[in-house]
Amino acid sequence: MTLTRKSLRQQIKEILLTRILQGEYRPGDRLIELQIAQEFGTSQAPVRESLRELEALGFVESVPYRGARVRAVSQQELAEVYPVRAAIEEVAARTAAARLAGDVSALEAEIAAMHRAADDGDLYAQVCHDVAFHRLIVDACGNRVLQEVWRSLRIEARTLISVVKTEIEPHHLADMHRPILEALRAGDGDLAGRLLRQHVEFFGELVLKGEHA
Amino acid sequence: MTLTRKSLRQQIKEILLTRILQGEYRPGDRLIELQIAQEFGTSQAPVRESLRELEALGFVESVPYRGARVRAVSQQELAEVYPVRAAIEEVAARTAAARLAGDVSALEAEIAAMHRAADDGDLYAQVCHDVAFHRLIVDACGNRVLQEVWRSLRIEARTLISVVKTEIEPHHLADMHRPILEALRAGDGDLAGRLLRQHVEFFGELVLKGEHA
DNA sequence: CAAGAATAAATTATCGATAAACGAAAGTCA
DNA sequence: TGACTTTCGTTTATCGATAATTTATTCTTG
Repeated sequence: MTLTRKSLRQQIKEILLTRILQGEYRPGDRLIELQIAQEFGTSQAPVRESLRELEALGFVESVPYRGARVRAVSQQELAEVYPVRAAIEEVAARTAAARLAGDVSALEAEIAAMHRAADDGDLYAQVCHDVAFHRLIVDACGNRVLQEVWRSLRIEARTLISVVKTEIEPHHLADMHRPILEALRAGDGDLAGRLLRQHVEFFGELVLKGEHA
Repeated sequence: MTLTRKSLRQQIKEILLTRILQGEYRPGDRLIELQIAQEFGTSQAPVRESLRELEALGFVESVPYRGARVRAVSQQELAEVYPVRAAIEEVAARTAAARLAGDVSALEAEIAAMHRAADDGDLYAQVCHDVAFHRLIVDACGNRVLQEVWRSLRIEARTLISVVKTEIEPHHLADMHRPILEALRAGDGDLAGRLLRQHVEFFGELVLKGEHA
């Protein structure tokens, strides 16, 4: 049937994840193993394993003998991410300052891309580049454990939700990243860390205020 | 055969985890699905799912079609945990101070238990109560995301390794927690956070220095 | 008619067997 | 000899079927 290089499990997992992130499956929807297996023309096993992985990633939750459902991300949970993010990214920026050695070209590019996306009115692209900016800093710090923890917060999936809710002027949003970039360019890790922390905390508070769900 | 209330998968996972933590399986050891299944008298499926869960938890690593091995925790990784821990626990302590409302009896009990363990020369118990002290603070902060991230660091498993390597006087170790407790009793979240951060960072540096592996 | 038992329907958990992929060892040809 | 195939044993990945469990429905019985 289909040409496969990756394992079925991997493929199914990616398809299901896409559907969850794009809202095709809504929170609370049941994900029935045999039903999905039938759709893809596979057996139950790889579907089952996919669901387990998605469970570990926090996108679905399951109860023994009762099956899996798409996990609802509560407003509270969304808000709780920010203090953790802020603390982690502060550490990342502090370490990254030295390791970047003033080379902030990649960060510069992301800010530029944010402006372009703002011009195009492409909210999705804007979020992607925003997240990429933060990820660059996290990656630059060189601490693998920190990187893994940051990824486990699934910022991509959550930022999109946040941005849609808060309605900030897009160009302003892009420019807010500049002071952080300048501090990193100057090699001032302490300052960069403090700025980044405030930056993230600022959005955390926005999300809290925007609780009109 | 045996009477079971939990799923096979859950049971197998726990047994395998115990073996890994107790060193029965050494880092790098292969975990062969059918071999384990045969030992427990089950089929391959539940073993397979157990291994996947342990992989998600970071205790084993696996490559497609090549199987799973016990993951080696490098000295570097061990050291990298501390900055992250320090940042997270600082946030936790700051928030916990208000929510505890001065009730630090549980924390008091853990310090007492550490001293008892020190008297008995029971290093394992000492580590457990040390970890419990930190966990109490993390739990008290009420931020679920923070709690989950902290747990994902698997402090229990790593602290044991660290303590064994650093050789601190046990009663002194216990007493080092007291200033944090006092700050929490006084409701001073900022101070508690700063103290806790320093406390954790201190151990991070100890681990770095103790690199005689 | 309501509470509880018994049954039926749906779905997950586990099984045993087969197919696919990998790594090592043996074989081939310049 | 040495690089490239081929073969073979091992182990994972997937399959189709069955057992176990839950939920919904129907049937009692007072």
